[in-house]
Amino acid sequence: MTQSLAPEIKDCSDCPIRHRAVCAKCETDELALLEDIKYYRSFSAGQTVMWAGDRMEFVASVVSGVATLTQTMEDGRRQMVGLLLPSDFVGRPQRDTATYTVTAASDVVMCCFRRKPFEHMIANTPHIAHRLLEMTLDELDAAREWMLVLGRKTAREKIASLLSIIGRRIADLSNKKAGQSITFDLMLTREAMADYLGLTLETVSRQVSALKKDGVIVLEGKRHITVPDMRRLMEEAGDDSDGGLLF
Amino acid sequence: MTQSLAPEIKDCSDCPIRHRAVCAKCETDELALLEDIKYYRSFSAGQTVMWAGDRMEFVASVVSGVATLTQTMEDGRRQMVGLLLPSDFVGRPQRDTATYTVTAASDVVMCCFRRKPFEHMIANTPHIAHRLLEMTLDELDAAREWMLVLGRKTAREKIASLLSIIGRRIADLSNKKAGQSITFDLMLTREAMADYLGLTLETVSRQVSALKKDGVIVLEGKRHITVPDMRRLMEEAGDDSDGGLLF
DNA sequence: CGCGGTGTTGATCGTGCTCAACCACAGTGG
DNA sequence: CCACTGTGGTTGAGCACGATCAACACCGCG
Repeated sequence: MTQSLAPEIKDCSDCPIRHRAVCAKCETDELALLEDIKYYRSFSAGQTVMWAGDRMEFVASVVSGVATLTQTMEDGRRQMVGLLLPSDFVGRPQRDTATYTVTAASDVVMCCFRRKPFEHMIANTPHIAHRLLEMTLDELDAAREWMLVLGRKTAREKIASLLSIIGRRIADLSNKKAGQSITFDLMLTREAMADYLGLTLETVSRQVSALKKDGVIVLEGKRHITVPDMRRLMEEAGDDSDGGLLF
Repeated sequence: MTQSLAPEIKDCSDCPIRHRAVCAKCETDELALLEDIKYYRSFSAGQTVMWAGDRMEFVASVVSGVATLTQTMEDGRRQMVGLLLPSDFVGRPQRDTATYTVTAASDVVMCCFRRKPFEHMIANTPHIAHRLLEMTLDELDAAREWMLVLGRKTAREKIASLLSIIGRRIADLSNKKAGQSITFDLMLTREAMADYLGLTLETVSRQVSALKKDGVIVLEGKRHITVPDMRRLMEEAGDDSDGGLLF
């Protein structure tokens, strides 16, 4: 498990995820305590951050980049069970071996906390415990949303769902919650998308092409995607919840 | 939303789920506070406890029976996203409309807490907040486990997975963690099983029959199931994690 | 240049869906 | 008492969606 120190050590006060991560609700004195047990680590694209079954020495926040949680069966079938974007939390307090394999999908920087001291802080710092509960409940909702995608949607709807979810998260990370058109770089390979969606990579490729042909998305290169009309994409995803707050 | 009072009001001290529910870690004085905001409600099989989008007046613990969380698309496709057994928690604090529809799969008794006071207690009672975090993390793990089932397993493996999960939970609710054979009543219709597994009810019926024909399970009637060899069932489920602690 | 990683496209196959008939069983009312 | 009805479950025949197997395109890199 090769690793390297982050190129530039950052201070909490100018941390890009300061207001969305586990530490979001912390006061300055609580942040000071966190600073003592934290350290940054970078991982390059493709690198495994942690293997399922490994002893878990730290928990962490994703500072930049994208990481994935995956589960693998003996015969090699793989299912992604989590997509970790900046501010997301990695690892489970109170457990000392990792349940899932964590992989860097792009170059990733993580803000790691030594596990034992962090667990101690959870017990003594309600601001952290509450924020973690909030984030875990959000992840549970996301996982349940994903169960509908995996269990009941067609291949085309699955692709549209993935693009719509990523598009939405990217959009409100960059506070671009304006209505219409959104552009972003998909930071997943076709294979990773397939693992996320319970499809084969061939099917992913075909359906992405189909959505492009039908004008639902515009591709430049393989990964750079523009969604001209988010509403249209969400219809394709089967999420006709027009009542949705964003878009 | 018809309702009836539970036939016999119980006291926390002789509550069957006392040691596993949200209140598991509470001291006697904290329990006393909970008693003030709690009330029991019963629901009969098939009854809807709460509709997605409804205002959520309470959160609750399942005391007895089985309830389900489901999500439905406009065209009627349905996916179960949670199976709630005794001691499981229902509802999300800090949110005032329900995200999922909750249905009683069998006759159910719930211990309900008025939402506002309960939220207040979470903020002031670390024992409750921590237990809730723990339970939410467990549910998240279960949801992720289920994502593998939905995304990558065959119909036969899906059925075997469901039976093995229910079998395991029933077994350790009743402290029957003995090795070999397990018997239980499946409290789900074929349709509910299909909704859980992302299958059609016809496929469920066929695969259950197949598992019976192959001697993996023994059926008496439609719902009463005996698993002669749990290990065998788990192999069929593709969960060859022989290292499993139970069985 | 060849090579590996990533992605596209085509042909064929098979699992699980669809549509449909039928069965078992429990109420219910004439 | 038995016909009638509704609910839950089983079984069969045919089909379609996505998997599988395979060939090839593209691109950066040694």
